[in-house]
Amino acid sequence: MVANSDLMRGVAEPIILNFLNNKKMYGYEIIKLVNEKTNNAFQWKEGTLYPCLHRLEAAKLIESEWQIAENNKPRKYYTLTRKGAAILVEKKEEWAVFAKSVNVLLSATV
Amino acid sequence: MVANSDLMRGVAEPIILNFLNNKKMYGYEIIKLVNEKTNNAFQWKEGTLYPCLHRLEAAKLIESEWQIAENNKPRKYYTLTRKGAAILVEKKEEWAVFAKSVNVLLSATV
DNA sequence: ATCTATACATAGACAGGCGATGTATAATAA
DNA sequence: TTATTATACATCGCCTGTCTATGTATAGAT
Repeated sequence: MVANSDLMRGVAEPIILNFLNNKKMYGYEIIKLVNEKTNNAFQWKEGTLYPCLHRLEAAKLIESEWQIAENNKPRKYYTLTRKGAAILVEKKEEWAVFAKSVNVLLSATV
Repeated sequence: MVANSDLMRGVAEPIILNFLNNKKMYGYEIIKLVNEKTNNAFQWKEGTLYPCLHRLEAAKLIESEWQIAENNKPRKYYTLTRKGAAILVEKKEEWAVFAKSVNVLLSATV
């Protein structure tokens, strides 16, 4: 698992936006899915996700709507806004450039 | 260029350690080399590098030694310690796992 | 009756990057 | 001559996102 929380900075937002680009999701679901899809390399908790969701909503990149689920529990479902979709494209490109740069700098020969 | 400084967190240290794993270098040289090798995707400044070097030295991952260069300017040359070399291996593996996870999470299908 | 899972929320601690600023010298340009 | 740029070190303080801990509430399982 990735113990270094510094690395996590800056990637939570694009990851969430990318999830919501595919389908409407609620917070708890996102946490579980992130952890599952990384085989627990990432171990997100509420303290990581919820503030991030609120930031994204304040920035109008996502929107929320309460719904009562089949299990009778209230869930806040999030969807991507048009602005969010545009930012997602930028963030993905930014990540690609960033990751490529780090890979170059961490390669054997300098 | 990578505008998001949050992404930079956590990668400065392994990058520096990796540089010093290949040869003895001084701070100003590292800044120039990082910017050059990323085609200015990274634009490190003194405020990024020097505190980081001091942290690494305090943690005994690197060591320093003053020298007078050919241009008559004093330079502080850094070298990797054995401990630093061991941490570098860990950090590189950590980056690999991290980058792979992000790539999975940013892929089209969720 | 207790524990676990679901599902939301937030406060405060912590730490690293970055802009700004500072010192000092050498070389170059106006 | 003077001004600027490049080299080379250093640090202060702001900002911001992550994480631990804590809280509320409900449903289902033990």
